[in-house]
Amino acid sequence: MIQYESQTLFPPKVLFAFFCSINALIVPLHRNNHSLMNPKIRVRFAPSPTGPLHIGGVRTALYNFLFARKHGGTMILRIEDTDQGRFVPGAEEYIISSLAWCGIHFDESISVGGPHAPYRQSDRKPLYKQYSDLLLNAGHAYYAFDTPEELEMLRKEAEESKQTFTYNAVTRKKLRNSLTMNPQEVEKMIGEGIPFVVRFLIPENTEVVMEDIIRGKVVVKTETLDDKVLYKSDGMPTYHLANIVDDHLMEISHVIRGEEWLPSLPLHILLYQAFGWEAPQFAHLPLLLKPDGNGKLSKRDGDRLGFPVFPLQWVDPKTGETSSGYRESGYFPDAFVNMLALLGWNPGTEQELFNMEELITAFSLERVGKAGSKFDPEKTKWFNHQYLLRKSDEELALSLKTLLADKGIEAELKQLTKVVALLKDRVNFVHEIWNEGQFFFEAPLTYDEQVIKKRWKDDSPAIMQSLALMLQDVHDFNPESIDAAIKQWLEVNGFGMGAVMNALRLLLVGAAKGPHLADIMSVIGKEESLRRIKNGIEAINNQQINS
RNA sequence: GCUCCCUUCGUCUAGUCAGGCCCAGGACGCCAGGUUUUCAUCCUGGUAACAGGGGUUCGAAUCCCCUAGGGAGUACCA
Repeated sequence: MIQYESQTLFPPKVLFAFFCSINALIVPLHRNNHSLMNPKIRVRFAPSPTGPLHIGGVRTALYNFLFARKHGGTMILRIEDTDQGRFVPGAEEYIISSLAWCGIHFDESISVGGPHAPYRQSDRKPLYKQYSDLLLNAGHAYYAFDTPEELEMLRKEAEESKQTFTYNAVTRKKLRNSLTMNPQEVEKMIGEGIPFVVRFLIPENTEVVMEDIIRGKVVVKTETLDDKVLYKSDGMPTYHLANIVDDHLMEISHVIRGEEWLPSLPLHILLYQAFGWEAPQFAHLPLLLKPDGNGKLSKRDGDRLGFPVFPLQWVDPKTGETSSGYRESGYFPDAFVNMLALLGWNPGTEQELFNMEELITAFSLERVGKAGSKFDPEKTKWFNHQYLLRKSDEELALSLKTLLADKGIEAELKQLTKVVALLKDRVNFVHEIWNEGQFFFEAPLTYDEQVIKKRWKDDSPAIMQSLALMLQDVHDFNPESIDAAIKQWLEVNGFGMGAVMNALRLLLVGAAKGPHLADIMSVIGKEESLRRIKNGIEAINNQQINS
């Protein structure tokens, strides 16, 4: 058996834990100050610009970011666009602006540059051939001339006999490659420009022993692996080659990526071995699962269950189809990030609300779970509610003002601040303040039939008129004075609180909802309150005649 | 099919590495009660889980084995 992992006495997990404990000793002295750079910790988020980044990808980026900041390391964005056929215009910009909205920033990237530029793999194209040649010359890789059609046929044939075709030790000897052909022939074909790919030669009869920070030791026999294409016939590397070369060149210390990459880990470890490079440490994150049933969360689930799957709204450039985003749906970025952080990771305490700084302090890969997490849209709303509650009335009033302006409603910021204060604890989103408190801005157009039936009695018109008369004399129209005046008036006239107030609410709001009535009247003012009482009595009368 | 990974309330999870403090704790949701002029908030309470089976042990959610279920991968995609 060959040990493919590093030859140290301590497994990576032990070394890692040791390292973290040292850092834990140093970091508190420099709290909230990430100038204590640890140049050894370098992580990257490496998306492929094939479309919008979904929340699983955002979480991966977030964990990379938290890990880097926690250890004073470097966060890198690398665009993996080695598949020219899958390029989607706008996807790159989408990824960057989405992460920026979340507060995830990069130290090195296609936009800010860095010592290892370029950070877009298509811009690094010339680089990869030499590494492919290195492997070729060392006998770790070989040329293969089988066409995609030929391979497709082989796969179909295998499928018919309920088997799977694999390009490996048993099949490669019968296929068209530099292992089965003589060197002159190979040279001639390449010289003539016959398309070829470069495949990795998987070593036979050994085991690859890997250490994952989250999963521990994983062992795979090389017989189960296949000779993956490293270099494509279009002159581009595949993900596997480009990824290893760039991670090495960019001195990546920790690869934190989704679990879907775990099956490729043996290949990657083998590649590091073949190059004679030290491999980074790996952490494979559990997947985000659909809220109902099983399986990886996908765009379709969002459409089906009515929640966003993307951080920002995305319009498909080809189909024009629009996918909703968290930002456009009214979520706060910090609430969104907080929710995402807790999906698969937990601090081990009962704290649930974390700002970015707190996340950075609390985060550790050791506390990332192994099992996939079903995404819960309901809890996401709860997080937003918590953040909304903690924001100032002024800040919320400002966003409400913009929102109302879109509806053509002009309102004073001072007024909106009062409305927000009265309504914020009953909504999850700023835009819900409109649904909950439309009556602050417009007199009711209709009056709830159910409420009329229950609360509007024969003597209600007379009582309301008398109440309006009394209200006329309340000069300082603040909630306290209004309450005091009504209370006294009720006592003098011997009216019941419930009967009067419910009828009054019907006139002012049009329905059985909303905050304390004195608060509402104070906000809309005496004039408007009296107008609504007067008009309401008439309107309800008409409504009853018509029905 | 094959390879690898995973499995505690409906959901997110604590507890698992270092077995007893766990007839399993918190949160979301749901249900009930209370507060209230309405609705909502809020408060109080409740609901509900160690996938199954075998071991090891005085003692197992925790260690070992098996079974079942789920997921991912299986491309000249990433």
